[in-house]
Amino acid sequence: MAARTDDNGPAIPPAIESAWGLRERPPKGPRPGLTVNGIVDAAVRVADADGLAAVSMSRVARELGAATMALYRYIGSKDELLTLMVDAGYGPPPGPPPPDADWRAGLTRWAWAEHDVLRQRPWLLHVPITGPPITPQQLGWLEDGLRCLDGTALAEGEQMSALLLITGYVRNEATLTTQIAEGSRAAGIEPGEMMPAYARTVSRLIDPARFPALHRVLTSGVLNQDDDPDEEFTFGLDRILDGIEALIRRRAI
Amino acid sequence: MAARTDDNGPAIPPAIESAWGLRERPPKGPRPGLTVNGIVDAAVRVADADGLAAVSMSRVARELGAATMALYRYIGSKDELLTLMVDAGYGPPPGPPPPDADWRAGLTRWAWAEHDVLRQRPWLLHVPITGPPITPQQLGWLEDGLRCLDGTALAEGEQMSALLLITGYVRNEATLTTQIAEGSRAAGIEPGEMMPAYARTVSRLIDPARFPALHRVLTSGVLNQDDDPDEEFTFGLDRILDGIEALIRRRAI
DNA sequence: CTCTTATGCGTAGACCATACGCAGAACTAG
DNA sequence: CTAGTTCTGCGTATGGTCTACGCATAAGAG
Repeated sequence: MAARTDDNGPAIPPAIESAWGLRERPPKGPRPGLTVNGIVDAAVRVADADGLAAVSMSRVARELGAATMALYRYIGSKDELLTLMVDAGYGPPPGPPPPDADWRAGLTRWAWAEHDVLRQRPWLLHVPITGPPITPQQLGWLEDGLRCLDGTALAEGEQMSALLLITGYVRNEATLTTQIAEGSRAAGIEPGEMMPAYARTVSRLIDPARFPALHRVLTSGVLNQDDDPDEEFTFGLDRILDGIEALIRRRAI
Repeated sequence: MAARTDDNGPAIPPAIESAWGLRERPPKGPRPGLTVNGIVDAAVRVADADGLAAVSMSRVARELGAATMALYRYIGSKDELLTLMVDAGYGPPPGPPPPDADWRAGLTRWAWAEHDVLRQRPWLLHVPITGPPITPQQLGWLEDGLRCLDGTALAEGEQMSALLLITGYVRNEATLTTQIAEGSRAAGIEPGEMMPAYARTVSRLIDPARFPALHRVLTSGVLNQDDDPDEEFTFGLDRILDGIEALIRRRAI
């Protein structure tokens, strides 16, 4: 009954199968007191409240009024729980693009949707990703992204690469932004003071002769003014979309 | 003697100061038997050999023939050790761009240099990043990247954003590539069989009516043929550089 | 020689994930 | 109704983690 590889493909962890609704309850035995969904929801609640580091098996079990080891009847390992937490944490995909939107508007909406999720649940960024997406919502997000590029001249592989590019950017940007927020909270500094403090620290460490370009940036003061983070996000996103647009134009010829 | 905030700026952990060569040995007391560098090198050796998960304080101490707690005389916490490991793991920056290279050639070289480092030391991707770079080599990499954009029409903030964009892409791409490698090793599958197996699994899970775009990509077979990962990398990098180029052209007017 | 300081590190505490096994619940076959 | 089967809940225990604390000792200063 362990990880078995049947003809159709490699093994899928039981808890993931149950996320797809592929598992029916066996007829015998006592009625389960918990559900995979209930466990995942409790874990998400803990992460929302106290961060990913607070998510331990015992803490989740306490949240449910169950014993720690009871969870292992439903979930193979903590890693599996984390995978399902990501799926639940992302939530339902943003939906297909409106019919009148071109690919660029569609992908902008798609990117902002992920952006909003990551701003709401920064702990999603701390979950170590262990493989390509196989959970329902994750594949739903991918589906909605692919639909945006459906009519374009890009080949299938190029469409995947483009989405990977965008999602990578969104995650990267969110990581940096939340790091500033978390770092300032940890250091007891107001968020607006974080970048200036960082600039001062770096100024003190570097020798202007060995780091001329960095010194130039520091003295320019761009790090001191805190810009609107949404503008910052838009900037990078537009760069990437410009790059994809250039490719689409070339392919369309 | 705890984290102190003097006039110049916020506190820097002692071990980081010693990485900048800012700490001289106090005249009294027994001669230290270890060095920060020695500890960091040992930790890097462990990570190179057995991955980041194998890096525990006790394992590093064993590597040095010292007791676990001896390390804490040199390093404030494991997080600090990880920060220094990243610095050492990246190694010296690629150097300033050749004088005859334009910005695009320079940044391409810069991106490939990081790409090569991450391919060599995949564990760097698993270190949770906790803040902006303050270690010597990290700032050296930033410096070399900024020099590539020195003559362009971009403002300082835009130069930083552009580098962030590129480094984020490089890390993202390396993460995906190494995940395939690590995942296939963990599942006991040959690396070339990983993506086909993934495609088969997803095909089995999704309903073509609910996931038409995804189904279209799966049946197209792009996931089955394993392309040259270097080509894949070049593709995305060129998209980003195209986007930056579009901006530079607009600014230059 | 004494005082001061820093080092090496043993001990112990507070966590963590999880392997294992047993008591009992709920169903099926007879 | 009974016996057998199967699954759940979960207590116990193992081996791992980081690190706070305190003590003996080494080395230089005066």
